[in-house]
Amino acid sequence: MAVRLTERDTCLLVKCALCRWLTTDQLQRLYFPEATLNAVQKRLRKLADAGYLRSYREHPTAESFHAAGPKGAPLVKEKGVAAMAASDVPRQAEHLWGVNEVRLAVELASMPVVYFFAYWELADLGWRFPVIPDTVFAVRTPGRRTFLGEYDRGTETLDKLLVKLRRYADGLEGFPFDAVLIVTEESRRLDLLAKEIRREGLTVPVLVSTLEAIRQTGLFDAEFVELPRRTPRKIFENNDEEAID
DNA sequence: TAATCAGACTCATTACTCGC
DNA sequence: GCGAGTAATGAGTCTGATTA
Repeated sequence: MAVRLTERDTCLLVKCALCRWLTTDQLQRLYFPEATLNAVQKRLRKLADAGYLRSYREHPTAESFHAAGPKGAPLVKEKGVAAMAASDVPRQAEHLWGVNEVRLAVELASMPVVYFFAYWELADLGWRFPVIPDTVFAVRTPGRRTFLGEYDRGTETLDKLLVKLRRYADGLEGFPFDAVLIVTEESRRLDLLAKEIRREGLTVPVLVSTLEAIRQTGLFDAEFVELPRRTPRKIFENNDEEAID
């Protein structure tokens, strides 16, 4: 059966191309906030059957991931977006999911987004620094605030994260930023991180929160912990620095 | 048992055709 | 050009199948 593409379908395909893989739940929050999960699944199934989407499930009770399909890519191109080549199955699915969760948290917040890029987009944008953050984004508050984002599943060694933080502390020449935001799946790493940051004397502002906290209250209302002092604060609280414009 | 998806069914909306 | 009728499709609910 032919599918009549709606404006929402096109936006959805563009977003899938940008994000590589998005889950049914993520697409529901973005494009079907009023619809039931069943209705969302049905629409996505239809788009997949018609070749506009590609869907992948790890096992029958797992949530589906969706990427732009063969018929979706040309439509995405028409919109001026370079279609990101998604692999046959989502690689590092949990990490990809987490990075896209941060993207949704930023984009669904009420604050105007200047830009948001995930690590897979940065190379094409001429990112020239030896360290590649999971996300880079800027919002207008009304001054521009720029953040580097790391999604920490706790599966990577602390050393790897610290290497990145050291590089951020050294500064990215010509790319000033306000803080490094670390979003973790669990808060257990806080103690270790705080200890290491204090031991190394890193001066880069580091704010840590959990994915659950962000999903509950939204990114900019969520409680973060500023390391190494472990001071609780929201992103735009207690920030004495002038916004970069 | 719980989570997810597929299929059947129904209703609403939109696009198209045709007669006036 | 306009309105009525019809077909196609979107969107919703409900139920069942599947499997970790």
